[in-house]
Amino acid sequence: MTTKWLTAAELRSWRNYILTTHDLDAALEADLAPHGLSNGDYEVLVRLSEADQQQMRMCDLSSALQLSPSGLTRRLDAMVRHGWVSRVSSDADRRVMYAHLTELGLEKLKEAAPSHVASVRRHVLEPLGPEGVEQLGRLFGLIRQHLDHEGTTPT
Amino acid sequence: MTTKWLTAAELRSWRNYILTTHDLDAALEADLAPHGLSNGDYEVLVRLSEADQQQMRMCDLSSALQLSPSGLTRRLDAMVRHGWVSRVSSDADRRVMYAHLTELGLEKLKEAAPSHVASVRRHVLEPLGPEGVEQLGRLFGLIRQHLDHEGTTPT
DNA sequence: TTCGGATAGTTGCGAGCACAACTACTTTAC
DNA sequence: GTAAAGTAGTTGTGCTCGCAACTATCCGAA
Repeated sequence: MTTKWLTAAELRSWRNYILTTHDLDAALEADLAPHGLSNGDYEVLVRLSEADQQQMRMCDLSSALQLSPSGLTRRLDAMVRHGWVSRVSSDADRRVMYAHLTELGLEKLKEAAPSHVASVRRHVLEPLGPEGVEQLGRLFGLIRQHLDHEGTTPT
Repeated sequence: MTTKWLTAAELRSWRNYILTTHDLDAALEADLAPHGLSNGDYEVLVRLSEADQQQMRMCDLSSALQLSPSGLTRRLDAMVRHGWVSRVSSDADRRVMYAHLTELGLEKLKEAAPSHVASVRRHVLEPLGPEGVEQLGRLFGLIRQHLDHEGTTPT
């Protein structure tokens, strides 16, 4: 079949997206850096703080964070070293390890959260406006829905 | 000041964006993998193919690709090894090296482009529809505009 | 009960990237 | 014309991550 190339407008939208995500990520990272946290660290803290008992199984956490098991292991190594998280083994299933948010980790999150939220607001929510934020969620919902559907229907 | 936290809708939109970009990137990468190309490799080929003389200065290419100078050096090392790109030194300015698209590199691009375009169409453009694509470009234009403006006005 | 298969987590390894330090060359200022 | 500052590119180093291989544990079927 002959290829249906992108129109100029499509290409512009697509490249705009590609280029912007990169810089946006960097901007959020930079705003979090003074707290000694990476974007990924912050996500871990948030997830654990939201979790029951302030802890999650490694596998659940890794999939929530879209991180490979080994990736999470190493990220957690670093966070345990900082004292923000501790490893707790399960009584019920001796294979599982819980990543548990420490008191220090919770403090760290409380310290960094306002700055991070402000950062998201400043870089994303405010430029987009309420309607734009709504659209953002809708658009990526559509893409996500498509990705999920395709992932579960391979042939 | 007291923190203005995210509303449920804002949080949903934001997380939707975060989660989706990750998977979308992976999906595009996976579609390109059969050609032996990474997403980054493909971008290099495209940029060079669009450039005058099929070549660009390293520094121009690195900024176009949002890559650090060292990052580009190494990426190009690999691509030179594959024979897709060659390094050409400039007569006018002996500091500069041109990354030049070889015949083989152009062939590679021609081979992979239809598949990649189809991939972008399938994963992004079609789920969003024409109006969605338009919105996507507009939204990230707003964010980009804000990032650029802030970047050039530090203090 | 016990053996095969699934699941949870860690470790070895290599790819990709950024930062800092370095070399080489060019441009600007005096 | 020469010294200082700026620019282009590479290399050393370290970080993050994914994949494959491994151990340990749990579960289901005979």
